[in-house]
Amino acid sequence: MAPPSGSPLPPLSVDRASPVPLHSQLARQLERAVADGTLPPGTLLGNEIDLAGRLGLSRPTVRQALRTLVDKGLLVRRRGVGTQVVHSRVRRPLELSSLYDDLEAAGHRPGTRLLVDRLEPATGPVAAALGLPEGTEVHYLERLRTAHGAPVARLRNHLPAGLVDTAGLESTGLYRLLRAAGPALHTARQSIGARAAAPEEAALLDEEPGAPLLTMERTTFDTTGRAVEFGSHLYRAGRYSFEFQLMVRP
Amino acid sequence: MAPPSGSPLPPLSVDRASPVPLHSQLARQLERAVADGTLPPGTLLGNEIDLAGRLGLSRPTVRQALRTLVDKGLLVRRRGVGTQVVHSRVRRPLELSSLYDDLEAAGHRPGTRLLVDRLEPATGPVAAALGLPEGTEVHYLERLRTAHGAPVARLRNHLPAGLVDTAGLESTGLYRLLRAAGPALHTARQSIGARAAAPEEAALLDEEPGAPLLTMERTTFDTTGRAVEFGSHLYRAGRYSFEFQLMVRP
DNA sequence: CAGTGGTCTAGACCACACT
DNA sequence: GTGTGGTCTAGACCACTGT
Repeated sequence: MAPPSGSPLPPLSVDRASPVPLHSQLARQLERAVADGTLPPGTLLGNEIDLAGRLGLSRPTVRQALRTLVDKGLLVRRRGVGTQVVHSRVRRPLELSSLYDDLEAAGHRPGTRLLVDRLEPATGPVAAALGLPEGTEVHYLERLRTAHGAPVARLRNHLPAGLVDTAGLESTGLYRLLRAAGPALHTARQSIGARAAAPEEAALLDEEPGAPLLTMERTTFDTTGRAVEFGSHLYRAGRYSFEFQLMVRP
Repeated sequence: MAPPSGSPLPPLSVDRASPVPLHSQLARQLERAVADGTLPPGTLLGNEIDLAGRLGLSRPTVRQALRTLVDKGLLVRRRGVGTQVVHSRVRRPLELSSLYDDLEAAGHRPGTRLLVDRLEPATGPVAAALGLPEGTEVHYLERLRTAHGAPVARLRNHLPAGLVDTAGLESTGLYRLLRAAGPALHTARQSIGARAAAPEEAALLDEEPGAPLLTMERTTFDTTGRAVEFGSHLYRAGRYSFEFQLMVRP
């Protein structure tokens, strides 16, 4: 008896002339097929040998493609069973995103008011976060982020001087500038908490004093281990929450 | 001129008789060496061919070990340069943990008061989160978590009936029970926000009404895509914050 | 230029799941 | 037993980095 599946795969193909690695081509095609429903949740992919043969690839190459998708949480592999598309809906597993991009993706109309943009000496906590000697000149940014014109968050950032050009900052996110500026971002350490709004904070964010606010502190590092950004942000609790998905690594 | 490094590796060795895969043995040894400082940040590992030869392994096997460590954020590889230990301190990248384990690891003395433990019909939001028909009997837990005797959080959980045995729940975390109960956890979808404390909530948590509280909602799925837990939790803002590190996936 | 990781191949045997 | 993924090998060539 034929198993319920094994061949209903989308038309996969690889282009050996392309500069894109073969395993990467395969991974992207499968990822797209999962995303657009061509491969519904639970679909059993054909076994690796068949897949390799059908595409004219070797098994290790196919395995590399599958491994990256398993790591992304899109596929599940079980010995003796096969490789299936994961049942639960998969969203982005928690990326280092800027609030600006988040709002834009959610269909809100993000805006930015640049409140402060200057160099100043790093105080204790900032110097510690950035790993610089206290008193070093750092770039300080303070912004008010809005959506549909209403305030959403107050963003405070300290960066090593000269790292980014703040020209386009009113119409994009800081992270986009950082990625463009050069350093390969590697990790970020975040802390999310809550506290009551101080009077000036309340006024700026259009809340009552004492209203609950979400706080987020984040230090971002590049691959060489240097801190490229320290942020200390304040979000209106009713207008924003952190949503993310996390994967269980075995 | 000899480059600054290449051989100062800890005494690596693999045991071919062990049931533990070779790549996994190597990865663990390197991980431990990074963790305990034997391989300080920035250390340049010898090239893959040497490493393979020294251990009597093939290059793909060594590469598999290195890849898992790169994925974990411990190593950085650059073509033409080599493989280095990442400079910045690496912590756990955000795991699916129970508050109980977090508190215990932080040296606090976690305690639990089981407030509610019963079966009840799933209401709308709970049914939706768990993917069950409305009205299905589900297991409902309500707990007060303390540290050093002071309240830290109120935890509300809904689970499919019969999934866990709540016997040991006063002295351990729900996640430990879930992992032990069988289902292979796969992903969790979380949302972190803030709001003001309602009067009963304030009383339970030893706060003033209106005090800011952190909220966290989480639905956890197993590899088959079934929801195994829906939690709706409340944390005292002054006593708890979410700390985690996230990696930038290329 | 030399050295590095990145990619790819064509096999092999083993461990586990399901029938 | 049969079929699956898991592991492992011994090569090969390419692309990028830094001198």
